[in-house]
Amino acid sequence: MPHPGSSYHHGDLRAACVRAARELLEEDGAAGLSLRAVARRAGVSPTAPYRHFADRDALVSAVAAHGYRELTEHLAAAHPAPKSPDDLADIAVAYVRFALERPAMFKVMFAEPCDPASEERAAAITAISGYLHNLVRGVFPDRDPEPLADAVWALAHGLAFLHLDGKFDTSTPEQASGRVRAAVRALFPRSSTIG
Amino acid sequence: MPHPGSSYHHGDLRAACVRAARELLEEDGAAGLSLRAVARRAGVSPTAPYRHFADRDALVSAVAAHGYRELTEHLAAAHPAPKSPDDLADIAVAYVRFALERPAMFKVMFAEPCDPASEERAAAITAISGYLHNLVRGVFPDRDPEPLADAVWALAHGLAFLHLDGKFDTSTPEQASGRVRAAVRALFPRSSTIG
DNA sequence: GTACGATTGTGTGCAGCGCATACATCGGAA
DNA sequence: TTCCGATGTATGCGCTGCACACAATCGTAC
Repeated sequence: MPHPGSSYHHGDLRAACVRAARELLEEDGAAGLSLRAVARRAGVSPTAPYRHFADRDALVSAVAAHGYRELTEHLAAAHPAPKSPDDLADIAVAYVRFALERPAMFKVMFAEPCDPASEERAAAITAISGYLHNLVRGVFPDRDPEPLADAVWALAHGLAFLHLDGKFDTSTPEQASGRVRAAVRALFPRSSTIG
Repeated sequence: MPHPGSSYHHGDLRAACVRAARELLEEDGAAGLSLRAVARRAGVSPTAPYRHFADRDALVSAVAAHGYRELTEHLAAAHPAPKSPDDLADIAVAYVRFALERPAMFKVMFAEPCDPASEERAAAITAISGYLHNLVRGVFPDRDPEPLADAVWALAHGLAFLHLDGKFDTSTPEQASGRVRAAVRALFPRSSTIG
């Protein structure tokens, strides 16, 4: 590996590209995330990133993988040990807030055409899926976790996307959170195990 | 309005653009949906569509509006008069299949940055939202339809998106449908009103 | 040490894109 | 019949992804 002191070789261009990409994503949205802009921000030639990313999709996948890991941490932080259906609502709210606070990142994670061969990305998705399975097992220990985990993820995900796209007309994040909570509670009443 | 016989004036370029856009969407995915490609297919100059669409987003919104209407019809056709929670599963399956059969269109409808000022689009969304409210009122007549409609839409939408993005590893549409049905049944057991 | 090959950077070029601007053509109303 | 607004064309700019050839540097085998 080239040492960082050199001026010709960057040192860790790959990480610098991902960092630059995340900044651009926040500033200009998904449309601003171009390989050339990333190269400019990293201070290298327009085609240098191609040494580390096969194409734009590969860069996007790397950024998305970061996003998946952060989402998993964000959810885990929202509720350390969820036990009741009501705790599920907290986590769904956290999911939607994550999306609303980083709309561009969230869309990149879930809406951009993605390189299916990205191992980093696949691993991050496996991680989030595993988190949800554990979550469901903790809340509904005596039920089949498989379909419930699907349903929980889909519910939170759908709420996030529909809010993000303005399909629900909520103006403030608090309004959105309230509506999310109500929707989740409609399907997960706090008193029952639904089955 | 210029009559169709003319060679200079197209006659109905706007409709021709939308039609061409839908074809391109099916053939090449969202990336192939460019104003220039649409113009080529319609047989006009590259900038002619700008007389009918302010920018690319406006064209996309017009295409998406068609998609919303078709989705509403598709759902209504899946089950004429849903009464039981199990019928809900049929409609969720129809929702997901719609997405899986027209992935590019579905992504355009829900994932592309959209012109929020498109009235055509807003009206189509209001229609689908109204359909879901009626649906929920029919199945759960004695419950508050508002949060339930949110939840039902979000559940179906989340399942559609997660399947579309390959977050669930299902290979065949039948497999996907089965998994969707199981997830919906986990939240809407057929015997109860959940509340 | 030094020669050398792999790695990682640069420079150039091409086609395609969205879009702004100026100009051409046509239909219909006055 | 005249003229104006609507709708088409032509041209050009800056941006993009990406392919290709070339340059610099690093690690290593000798």
